[in-house]
Amino acid sequence: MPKPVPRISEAEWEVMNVLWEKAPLTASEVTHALQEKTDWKPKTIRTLLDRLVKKQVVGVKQDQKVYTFFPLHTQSECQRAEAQSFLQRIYGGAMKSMLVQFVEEESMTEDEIKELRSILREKTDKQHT
Amino acid sequence: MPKPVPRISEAEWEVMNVLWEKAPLTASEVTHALQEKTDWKPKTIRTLLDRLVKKQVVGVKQDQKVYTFFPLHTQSECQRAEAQSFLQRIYGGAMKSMLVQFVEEESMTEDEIKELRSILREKTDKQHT
DNA sequence: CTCGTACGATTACAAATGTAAGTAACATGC
DNA sequence: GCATGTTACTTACATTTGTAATCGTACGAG
Repeated sequence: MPKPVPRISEAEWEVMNVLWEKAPLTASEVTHALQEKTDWKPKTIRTLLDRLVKKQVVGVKQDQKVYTFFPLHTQSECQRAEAQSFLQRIYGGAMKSMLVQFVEEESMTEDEIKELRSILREKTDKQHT
Repeated sequence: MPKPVPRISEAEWEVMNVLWEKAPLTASEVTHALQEKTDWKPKTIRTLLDRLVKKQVVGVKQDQKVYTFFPLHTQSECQRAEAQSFLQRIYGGAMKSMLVQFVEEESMTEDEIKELRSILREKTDKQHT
């Protein structure tokens, strides 16, 4: 069993998202990737990377002179951990409640709803195979 | 339009959850309700209540001698705000991705899946009425 | 009337988080 | 070889959060 994923803060999630997409990356590559979505200074991003390394969510290796960073946990793993605690706290643990709220509040288009249905349908179909 | 909901921390959410269920409550009633789920000291809970008041997520009124606390925002409103930011950060904004992950990873029983399907079905049915 | 209680108000204090700046060392272009 | 820029390493500092304790006061039990 991989050890439980450490907590990842909001800002850190942004960093992780770019690492999952394109790791391994140097600090400056991460910085460039984030410059589009945020207005964080390079130093700030560097701090976030260092913290992630200390938390052991991210690994480093020294290429030539420069460090490259890469995730030590899969995105799914981390998403699951967050989703778990989020659902617990906010919706009493029930994905159902969340979904109900989304459909009730018209915050999904009918197409989205159909898409979700088809996802669920595929799943149950598969289970009978 | 109600002003955007302030950020509610994890511990504060626990307090809000009891207030939404049974407000208005005095501090000691909240404490009793939480004593079952947490091992926070009464002083701690009081601090959380005070912070929620300062953030204007909770209101107070003075009954006789003692304060009673009650939510100033609906649970749905707050859930929506959290869900919004959560989905954005963790799943790139797509409820779909979250749902896919849940079904893929076998973390839902077939019954749960059926339940979700039926929720979605009701919704589209209703839209045609 | 007095003492303990229950509350409210104020204060505490460490860890996590957001958001960097300073400083040193190396590699590179002149 | 020297000035510059880039990177790493170290330090900073305010705010939020978790988790309370202390102090003052009024009220009810004796």
